[in-house]
Amino acid sequence: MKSEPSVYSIDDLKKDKKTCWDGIRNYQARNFMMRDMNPGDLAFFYHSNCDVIGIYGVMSIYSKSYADHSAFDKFSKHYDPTSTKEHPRWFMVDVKFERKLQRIITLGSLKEHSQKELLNFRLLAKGNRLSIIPIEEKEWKFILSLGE
DNA sequence: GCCAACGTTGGC
DNA sequence: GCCAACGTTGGC
Repeated sequence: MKSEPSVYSIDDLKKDKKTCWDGIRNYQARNFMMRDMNPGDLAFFYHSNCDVIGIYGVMSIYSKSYADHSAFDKFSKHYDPTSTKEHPRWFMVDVKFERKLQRIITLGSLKEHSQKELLNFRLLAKGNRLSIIPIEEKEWKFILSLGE
């Protein structure tokens, strides 16, 4: 799960302990949260659009998806008048801080394995812009081994 | 700041 | 349903 650290960083999550992953306005990313995420699942926290791009830590999902209330808020950057409380368009999950990785796994170091262990990892696919990406268990374990 | 890649919108 | 125009993402 990606976030721009200038907006919300791994250290923000560490401080908050928990947060709701609001503001997702892409159907594929939303569908991953709605269909595939369950309490107890783990996720990597990825910093995008910053000096050192990469995976910084691990968090866990601790709620099923539910309506993203920032879509109802006229003063929110993520306000969407087409999403109503009766028929919400956008959803989010709650996440909990687990830990920071001992070493940041930079995008560059992930790319070093794009021809082998991470051949099908969607983060590395050409043109990928999805802010929430599914990951295979094998990929997860391999990436963790790079960071700890 | 640039720009490739992508998603969405809306006219037809 | 098609597709041009536009807006956004995100690495560099």
